[in-house]
Amino acid sequence: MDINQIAQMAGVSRATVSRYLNDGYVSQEKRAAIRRVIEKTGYVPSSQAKALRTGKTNVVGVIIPKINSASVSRMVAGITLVLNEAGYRVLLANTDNDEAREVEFLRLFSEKNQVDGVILIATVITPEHREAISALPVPVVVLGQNVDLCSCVYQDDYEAMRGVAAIALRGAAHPAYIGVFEEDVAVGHMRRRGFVDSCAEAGIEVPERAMRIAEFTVDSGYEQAEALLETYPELDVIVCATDAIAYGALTCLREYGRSVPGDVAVTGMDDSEISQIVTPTLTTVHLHYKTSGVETARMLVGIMTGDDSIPRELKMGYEVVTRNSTR
Amino acid sequence: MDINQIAQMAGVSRATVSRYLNDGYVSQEKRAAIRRVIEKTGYVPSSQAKALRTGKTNVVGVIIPKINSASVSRMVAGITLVLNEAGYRVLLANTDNDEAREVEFLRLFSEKNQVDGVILIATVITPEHREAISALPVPVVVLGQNVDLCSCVYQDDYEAMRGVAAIALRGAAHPAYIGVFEEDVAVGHMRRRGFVDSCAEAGIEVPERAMRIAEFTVDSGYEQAEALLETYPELDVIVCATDAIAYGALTCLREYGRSVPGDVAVTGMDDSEISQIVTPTLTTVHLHYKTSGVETARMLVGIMTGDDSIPRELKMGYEVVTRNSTR
DNA sequence: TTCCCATATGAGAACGATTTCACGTTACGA
DNA sequence: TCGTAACGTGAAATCGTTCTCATATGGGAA
Repeated sequence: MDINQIAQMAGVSRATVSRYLNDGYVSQEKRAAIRRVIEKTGYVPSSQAKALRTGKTNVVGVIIPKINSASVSRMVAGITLVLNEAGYRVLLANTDNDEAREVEFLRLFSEKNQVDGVILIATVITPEHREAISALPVPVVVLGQNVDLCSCVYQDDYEAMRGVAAIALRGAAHPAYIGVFEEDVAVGHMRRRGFVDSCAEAGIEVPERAMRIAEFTVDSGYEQAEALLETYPELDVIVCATDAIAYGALTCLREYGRSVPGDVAVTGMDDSEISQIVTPTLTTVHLHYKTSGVETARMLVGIMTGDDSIPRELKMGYEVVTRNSTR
Repeated sequence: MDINQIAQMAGVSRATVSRYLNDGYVSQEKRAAIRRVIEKTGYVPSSQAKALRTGKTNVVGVIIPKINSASVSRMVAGITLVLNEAGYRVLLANTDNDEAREVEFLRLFSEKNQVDGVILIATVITPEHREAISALPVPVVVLGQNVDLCSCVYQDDYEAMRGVAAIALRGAAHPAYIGVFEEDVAVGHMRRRGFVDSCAEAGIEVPERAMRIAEFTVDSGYEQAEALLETYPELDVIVCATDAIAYGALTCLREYGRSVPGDVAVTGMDDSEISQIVTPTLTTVHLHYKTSGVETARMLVGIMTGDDSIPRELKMGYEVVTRNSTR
């Protein structure tokens, strides 16, 4: 059932059917005739042929480091919402935290019109990433990191951490920090800087041994908290880069008999489900993950449709959520 | 940069280039010449043109009710793992629990070769679903429900619930149940039956008023537990269809001054992150979500590649996880 | 009247691959 | 020596659209 048959049945040329489907410039009679035939046959144009001819696929590639993660899945929820609404399909590329696969997918997408646009939920941006992004023949929007080589939507990690750290530091003298590797500029570098600056404002200088690097897991948070108790026993605050790490730290403190927030205050970041469930409930920061996905998709659609009224860069807001793990 | 230019540069016909890319039957010299040219130019065949000509897209559509959910995102993690490995791309269709959109996506995928296969992560199967599935011109595998009209992978909800309920019932006389709507055959119907049969085996008949229906949320679990305390105050066990509901029930019991598991035992199902964090930790069942995704994808790939050694139906195993919310 | 523009239509050329068909080579066994 | 099979190759058809051009008609402005 192709456009030729429809044209024949409706007594017109296939160009007219194509016009009926796209432009206009079709008389009322022919228009009605074509509609009748299409309704009767249930004809649907081949998206392949259309893609081949027009060079547009109506597909957007979304590269994610990991799907089984609360923050990422919320972002994807926001992205799919907007993109489906706008008539785009979403091609999902899950890299399982493998940088090489990330670049590989960027290349794959750049292969002759696989997609009309790309969203990259980023953790680290290596030179290979930059190169692959620059080589991409379609628009890209990066979500989660502030980059200069393309549009991006990112969290205000610095201010968010500065804000929550200020609360953690109330009545404290010996704050400690558990962060993640600096290569993740947003979560590693910016959040640590927010913490350090917040301390400086409170007139506290933080010694090197009071700051540690963890993985993005609960267990790693536990281990680093344990190490802190060893190397920096006078600590009275542990500020953590994520809720998962904070939960690990919380568990460790309990096992070592330190009360929270009595002896030690603890904060996380993400406002994850965990943070409301643990005892004591965790002071954290709510980042608008789903909304950031929505905004990213809007930005990409704007670029793809040539709407240049949309900004090229968006810094998301945040809300400090004060619960019971701080004084 | 198309196949014609490559052919010209390599001094062969484009048919030979095509053969080089696919079949074989190319002499060593020409093969080398073509390889050289392709490497130099970085030529990549147009997937559109290929799809148009062959009718194969190398894309699999995955329809999910909700991405922002621990179980679904784990399934998708397993699915993408296998499918990417097998050279397929994943087209994600997020319906946000909207049945109409679910059917709409099934139809969309059936439109002229959008995809080579479909995976449907199902909650309810309506007659419209059955119709749309039957009309699909490509293979479908349903994940999460046992259906007869196509291949499927599903959890052993009945036995899993029967198993965990047996533990909950130890030393109990008045068990209650909070489930979900029966239209969800797996989670609603089968789990409730597992509970009822487990009670029967223990010689207990459960009155109607001891069984309630909740949404899939913590708050709803709280509400239904509250209602149970009203209508069935003698209860000494609450078996819940999911961990989220169980967590709500747990919170409710604490607020009403009932100790867990002293006064009332509680169980959930899913082995979610919550279940290990709440106090007391929750007795539940581990269902292999990611693995079920892996198996589903394998099954679909098997069907698509015409490998008929693979089974058409797979019931997943489970493990009861006994923690501190039961006696 | 003449010219031009807006509306309306169809023929045919792309788009970039695969695939069929037909035709050369060799090489081998009868 | 010749039929036959296996290997190699290119010309041309094909997939189902969109898009460019050429053409036609009616109406309003000059």
